[in-house]
Amino acid sequence: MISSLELAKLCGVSQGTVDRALHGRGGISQQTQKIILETAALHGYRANPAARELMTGQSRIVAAVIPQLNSAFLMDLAGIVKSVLYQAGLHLIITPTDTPAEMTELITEFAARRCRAMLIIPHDDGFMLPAGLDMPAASFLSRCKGGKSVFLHTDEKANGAAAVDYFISQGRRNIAHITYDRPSHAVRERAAGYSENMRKHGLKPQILIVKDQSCLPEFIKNNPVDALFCHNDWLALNALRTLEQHGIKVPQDISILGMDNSPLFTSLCDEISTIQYPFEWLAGEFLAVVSGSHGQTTPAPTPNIIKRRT
Amino acid sequence: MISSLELAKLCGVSQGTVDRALHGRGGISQQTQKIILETAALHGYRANPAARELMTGQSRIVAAVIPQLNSAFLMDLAGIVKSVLYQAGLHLIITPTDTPAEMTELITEFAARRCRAMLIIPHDDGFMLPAGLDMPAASFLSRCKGGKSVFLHTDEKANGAAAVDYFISQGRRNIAHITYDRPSHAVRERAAGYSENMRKHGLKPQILIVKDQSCLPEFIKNNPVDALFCHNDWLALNALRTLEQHGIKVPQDISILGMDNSPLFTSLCDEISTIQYPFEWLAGEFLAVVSGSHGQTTPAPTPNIIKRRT
DNA sequence: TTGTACGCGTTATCAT
DNA sequence: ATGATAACGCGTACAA
Repeated sequence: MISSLELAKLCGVSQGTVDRALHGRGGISQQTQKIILETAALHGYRANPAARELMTGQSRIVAAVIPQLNSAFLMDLAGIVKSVLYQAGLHLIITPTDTPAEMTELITEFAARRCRAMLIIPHDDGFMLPAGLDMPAASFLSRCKGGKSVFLHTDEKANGAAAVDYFISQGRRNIAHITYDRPSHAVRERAAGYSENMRKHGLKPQILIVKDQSCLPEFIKNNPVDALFCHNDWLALNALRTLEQHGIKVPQDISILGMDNSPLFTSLCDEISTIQYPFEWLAGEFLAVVSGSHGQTTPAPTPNIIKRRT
Repeated sequence: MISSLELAKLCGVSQGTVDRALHGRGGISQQTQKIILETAALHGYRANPAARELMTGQSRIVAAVIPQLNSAFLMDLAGIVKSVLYQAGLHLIITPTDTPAEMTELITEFAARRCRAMLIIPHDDGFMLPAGLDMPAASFLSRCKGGKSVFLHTDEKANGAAAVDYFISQGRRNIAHITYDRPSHAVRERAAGYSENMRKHGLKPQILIVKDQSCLPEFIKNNPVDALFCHNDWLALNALRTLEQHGIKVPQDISILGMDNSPLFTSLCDEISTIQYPFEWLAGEFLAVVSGSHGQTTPAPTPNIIKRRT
């Protein structure tokens, strides 16, 4: 890849003339412009964006730092965000990290690069944002501590409450919630919305925290349930398989509701319904943050339940 | 984020002195060095890697351009590659693309940025590599056309053959292969290895191409099979659920073998065995390419079958 | 119509 | 021990 100076020498002109030809802003003869453009195409010249960014102080790179890659939800989310940004002329680059320390390191690295904006998906609410980020930054799912970043999130309590409403409308009342043990906004609030709405209906919340092994069979033996609200579709699929292996019919005996509507899982079976995660809305909100907004611009959509077999 | 010049002014010294302090290469008094380091820490100074790369012509960024994110296999692969590169002091950044045209565009963009190396996962064998890439480039799964890149791949024929051997050792003989209709090296060679080994054993290859909907039930009705070799774990899980829904016992009636050993899927059930995809080996090979090697350095490991319930 | 000079933030080399 | 200067590749302002 040649530089603009080399291209200028190749054409026997100065860098300034090359620049005029490339950006087509007149003040140049048809002849020289044609020659320069042809030589540029011949050598596959392309301006180095890094140099341009250094010059103009404006980057088109938006860096996303995420904790792990093997989460279908995160991948769907990143894909949508990437598309929305790409349409706005921005490039999303994704870097997975193994540890919070590594996440801090990479955020600092990209901050030093003066990227346009940063998207951070912390492992949990405890993540401390490095100080001195002077570009727009947003976090999803969990809230960062320290620094200044916009925390973009849906109304997770509403999601948890909607799950309860859905099951009750289906005539179920022994509704359990399967979730994780993680100090993360999404996990906590969704469970809170579930619990509050259960109590509002005079029902007793039953929460199963999944740890290493699936303790679902024992849980079901002790607690007679007819509905399971799972934190995500993967947990829902897990539950479905466990129930099937124990001869429990889904959704006849126990109805299952997941969340996210991850195509990877939901295309696998039509036994589980799911709550649509508002990917597009969140991506749009993030674009607003990148563009300089400091908070939510449009209200979070109300929970949308994708009903399958009931 | 302040610049080194600003830091110099803050300390009342020149940029050269700041550089000496930061890189600790002597020729500087304890006093000034201490002051500079403290001021740097105070303002969270960090050298802009983009400027350094422009200066030295050496980048630590390795760009991976992939077709889609919602593939568990790709995510596992990217995660391993990232870790291996990170240990070598390199940063992997991942950018998903929606179309081949977009892939071409992004490859050109990163080439213009003079990144250290490029990892390309083409959608199929038809992808035309843009000309003029002058950094190490490698492709996985499918081979690029045009340009110069190293195609890193395992012995896919051996994988297909190993699947047949495995089933035969289990006493199965009506072995079908479920795969995609895509002109991709991995897809084609794996199927070829399967077919060749089937014929070698005097068995008739039966290949089911999955398109939109699962036509597995009809396929099984017409072709009595007792074993299914699926191109990946997701297809295997798909097959498992379809069979279960039709009252077919796995692995008693029909045994299923997937490939990749994607934790996302294989942790979901112990009915399907799988062939371990050599993630680490491939990542190591790629690191070799990044470091200047022009081909495979170590032989591909022989197929490793992860046996579950049989 | 074209060339020249400067600055972005680094690093490296030379001179003081 | 420290400062000045050049260079990386680009864009822009100004001079010719």
